[in-house]
Amino acid sequence: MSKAKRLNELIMMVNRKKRFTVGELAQEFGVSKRTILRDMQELSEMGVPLYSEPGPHGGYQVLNERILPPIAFSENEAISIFYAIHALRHYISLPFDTEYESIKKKFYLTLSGDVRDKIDQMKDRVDFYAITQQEEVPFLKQLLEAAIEQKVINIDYETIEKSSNRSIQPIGIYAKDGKWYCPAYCFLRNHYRVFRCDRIKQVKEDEQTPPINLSEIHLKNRFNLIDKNKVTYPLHVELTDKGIEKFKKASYPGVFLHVREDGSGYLIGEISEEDLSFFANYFIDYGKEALINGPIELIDCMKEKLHEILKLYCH
Amino acid sequence: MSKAKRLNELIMMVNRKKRFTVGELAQEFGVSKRTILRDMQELSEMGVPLYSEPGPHGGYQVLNERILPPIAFSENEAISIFYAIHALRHYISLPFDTEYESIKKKFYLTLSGDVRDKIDQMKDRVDFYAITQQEEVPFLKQLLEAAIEQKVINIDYETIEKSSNRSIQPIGIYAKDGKWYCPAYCFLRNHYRVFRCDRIKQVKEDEQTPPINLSEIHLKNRFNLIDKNKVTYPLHVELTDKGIEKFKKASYPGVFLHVREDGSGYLIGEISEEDLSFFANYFIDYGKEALINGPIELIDCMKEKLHEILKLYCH
DNA sequence: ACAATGGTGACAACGAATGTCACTGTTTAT
DNA sequence: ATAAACAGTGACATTCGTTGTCACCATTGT
Repeated sequence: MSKAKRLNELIMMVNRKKRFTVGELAQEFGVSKRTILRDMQELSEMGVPLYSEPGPHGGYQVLNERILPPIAFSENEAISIFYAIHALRHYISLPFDTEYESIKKKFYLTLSGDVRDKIDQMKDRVDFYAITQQEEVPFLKQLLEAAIEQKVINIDYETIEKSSNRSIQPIGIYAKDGKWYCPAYCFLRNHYRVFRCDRIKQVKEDEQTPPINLSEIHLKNRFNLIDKNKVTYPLHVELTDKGIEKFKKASYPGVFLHVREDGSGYLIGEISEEDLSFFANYFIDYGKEALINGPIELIDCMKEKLHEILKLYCH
Repeated sequence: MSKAKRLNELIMMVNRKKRFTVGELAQEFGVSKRTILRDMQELSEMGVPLYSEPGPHGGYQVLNERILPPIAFSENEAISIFYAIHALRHYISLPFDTEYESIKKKFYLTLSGDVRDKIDQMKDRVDFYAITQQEEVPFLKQLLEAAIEQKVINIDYETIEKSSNRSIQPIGIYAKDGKWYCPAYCFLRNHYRVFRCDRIKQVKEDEQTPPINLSEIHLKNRFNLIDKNKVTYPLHVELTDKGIEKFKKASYPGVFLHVREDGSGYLIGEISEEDLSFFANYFIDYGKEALINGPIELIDCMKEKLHEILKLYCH
């Protein structure tokens, strides 16, 4: 095995083991201890954060920030990655440590001049409009960590009306419409709730409350659970062809679209009592493109809203 | 200079030059031609797409798909990139060639077992909700290319009502609300227009129409230009505190928010005649949180829409 | 035909990588 | 205190990979 290959495999081996002795590696790779020692020195110079201690129970250790064996990309791949990162620039806060700018620089530096030009030109020619985030959200990383490790955390939560302190067990985090949200099990209400991350003002570990088993629940299937024990109404809405297109832009869990052959269609689904107001606003936006057949509660809610607005302009 | 270093520099040199002879490189690197020849063979094996021809005016060439010198990332960086790519998965169509899946695999393979687990767990715990794209958009790449190289292209454009054929010169492309759009100068209307990319059914190069000079116009500053020569109305809308928060989620060019000390605020701006209908719908959605003071045309448009909907439910 | 280019094989010379060995130094268990 | 387990260094011979030289072939354009 060539030296270069051995070094690459050493990086991986070392990352996997985290703790090892020179003798071990020498045997595994079939080389002398002296060689491994020399390799360790090279890895250190390459940036792998190695640490060693003599004595029995001593040996080598890798510290947190591991370095991966180098990966070769094609130019197209580099451009694609560059733009994937570029597309995230509207997010001020992300749940990762890394400065994306530094990654972009890494790519930028290895690209040849003409490709840099290409990227520079593309910069102002492609965009992914997302809603721009207004403020920094400080606890994303902790929330994500708690979701992954299924820990219970204690948060200070501040809405416009009031502040509260509660223990929650996060299911995950997601970004939508320029805001980060955190669905979680709330030990104060003993139910699932969605929290707005920017309203979380402090995060502490809660070691007293034992976590409940949510390992099978994640962002994709959480709706099945949350919707239990709620009053729901059967929804039936007729849509024109334009209405269908509008619906396709934003779908909702529990609401399903059926398209007829003539181009029209209808929505069937279940909506909960607390969502009535939301759906009323939502279908007002459709104008003539949607006709609600039921529930009557939704129609009433909508009429009320319409009259309310009209009153504003008819003095 | 060590062999490894020379190979890396060769990759870059070769990408920069695109065309070169063995003798040239031998001189530049101060090694024999034989060595360079052996290096070229190695580069080929590494995946650099080299092509050579004997004879005068012959020499080496690099083909399109260039390979970059390997880059070493830290584990955190790899995770961050992995998720930047993951965040784009809602887009079925992207203007890049590369299969993002294959890049993800590249990273995934170099990561050690425990980090893979971490990523697997994160997969269902972080999400960037964007509106899911419904259909494939076939011409994104051509449109972007035309925007970068400022070429005039001829398109078949199909709206719901009618089909047309026209020549346009794209300014760029952007994704918004799950659709791709292409602002461009339209030679049929002799003005700037925004086209929906999924309605573009064919793209051909138009070599007869000479391109106009749009090099200084791109996605960020195009509004200055497009709004010229249009009938506009001065907009004035009062907002409650909730209204302000709603507006922050989506801002519009030409509409500016002012916040008062007491928490209320107002919008000032210019809106064009053709956008009246859009803004009417938009402010209906605000309900009581917005009060339009002007223009009167917008209020009328809004009233009309409201009555229209109410009529649907009052038989 | 000749010059300019890539391409191959053989071999000697050089230099990098490796193994061996002798030695140093630290920590821990007995 | 001693021994065992570990890292670490320097010197040297050995091995293996890299390089340069040279001879020679193949292709192409002038």
